Amino acid sequence: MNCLKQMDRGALSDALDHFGQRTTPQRETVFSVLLNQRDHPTADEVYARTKSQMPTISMATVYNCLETLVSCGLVKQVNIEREPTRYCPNLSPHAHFHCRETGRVYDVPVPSGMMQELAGVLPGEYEADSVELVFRGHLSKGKTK
Amino acid sequence: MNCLKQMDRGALSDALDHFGQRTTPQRETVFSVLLNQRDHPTADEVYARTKSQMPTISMATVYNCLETLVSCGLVKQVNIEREPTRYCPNLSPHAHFHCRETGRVYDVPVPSGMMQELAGVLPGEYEADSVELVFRGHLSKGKTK
DNA sequence: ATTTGATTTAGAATAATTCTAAACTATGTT
DNA sequence: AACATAGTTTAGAATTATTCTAAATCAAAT
Repeated sequence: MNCLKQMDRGALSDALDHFGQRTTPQRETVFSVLLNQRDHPTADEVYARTKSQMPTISMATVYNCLETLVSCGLVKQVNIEREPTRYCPNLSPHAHFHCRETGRVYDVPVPSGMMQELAGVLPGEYEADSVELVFRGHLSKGKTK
Repeated sequence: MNCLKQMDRGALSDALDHFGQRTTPQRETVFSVLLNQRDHPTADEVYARTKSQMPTISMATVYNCLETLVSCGLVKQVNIEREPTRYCPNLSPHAHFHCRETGRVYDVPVPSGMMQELAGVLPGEYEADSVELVFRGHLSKGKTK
C-alpha cells in the first residue's frame, strides 16, 4: 500500500485521466515516493525507493512513470549540468539551488512577480511556456539544512 | 591558420596563462570555431567544424579544449534538458531561449539589474556564483531569425 | 468470453561523455 | 645542445544515463 494522501491520489488520477492515461499501482507508488521525500531524487533513487514498496517494479517502468507524470504536469524535471535528471513534485513557482560541495539541490521560492518580470525580458517573437532558473554555489556557515 | 582576431587571441592566452595552461593550436582553433559561428554548437559540431581546419584533431581533444576553455571562464556550457551540452562564448549576462520546434538555442540579453534582482531572491545562506536562466517555447510568426 | 489497446517488464541498444595509456610537444635546466 | 619534466594530444575502450524492443500482462469495452 503506497502512502498517497487522498488529495494527492485525486490529483494524480484527475491529471492522468485528463491526458487519457490510466491510474496504475506503479504510477501511484512512484508519485507517492516523490511526494514523501522531497529531495529531488534521480531515476535511480526513485527506483530504489519504489522497489522497497513494490519489489517487482522495473527500472524501465520507473522511467515510464516519471515520463508520464512529467507529461501530465504533475512533476518537473530538474536538469543540473551533466548529472542525471532529478525529479521534483513542487509545482509552485520556484528556482533551484545546486550546491557544488554536496551536490544537493534545494527549492528556492520565487515571488510570483519575479516570474512575470523574467518573462518580460523576452523579445516579442519568443513565446515561452516554461522558465528554468538555477543557481549554483555553496551554502555558507556550514548549514546543511 | 585559424581566424582568431588579435584581441581574442590575446584574451585566450591571457586566460590560459592565468590558470597555468598553455596556448596550443588546438585550443586556439576550437576557440575560434566558437567565436566565428555563434550558434551554440554541441561538442560533435565543434569537432566537425574544427576538423575542417585541423583534420588531425581528435574528439577527445575537442572535449579537452572545451573543458579547458570553460574552466578558464572563456566559454559557458549550456545544458538544455537531456540534450548534448552546447557551448557559448558569450560572456555578457544573458539568458537562453530554447525553441522546442527547431531545437535551436538563442541568446537573450538580460538587463544587468535583472541579474541583481534574481540574486536577491536567494535566502542568505545560499551563496551563488552562477545563475542559469533558460526559457523554453517557440518562435511566433514563422520568424526563424 | 474475446478483442483491443495500454502498461509493464527484462534486457539490449544507444549516445554523450569520460577514462586510459601511449605518443608527442614544449619548456626549463644543466 | 642534450635531457628531464610536465603538459597536451590522441585513439580507442569504458562508462552510464537513458531509450528502445518485443514479449508478457492487465484492464476496459464490446
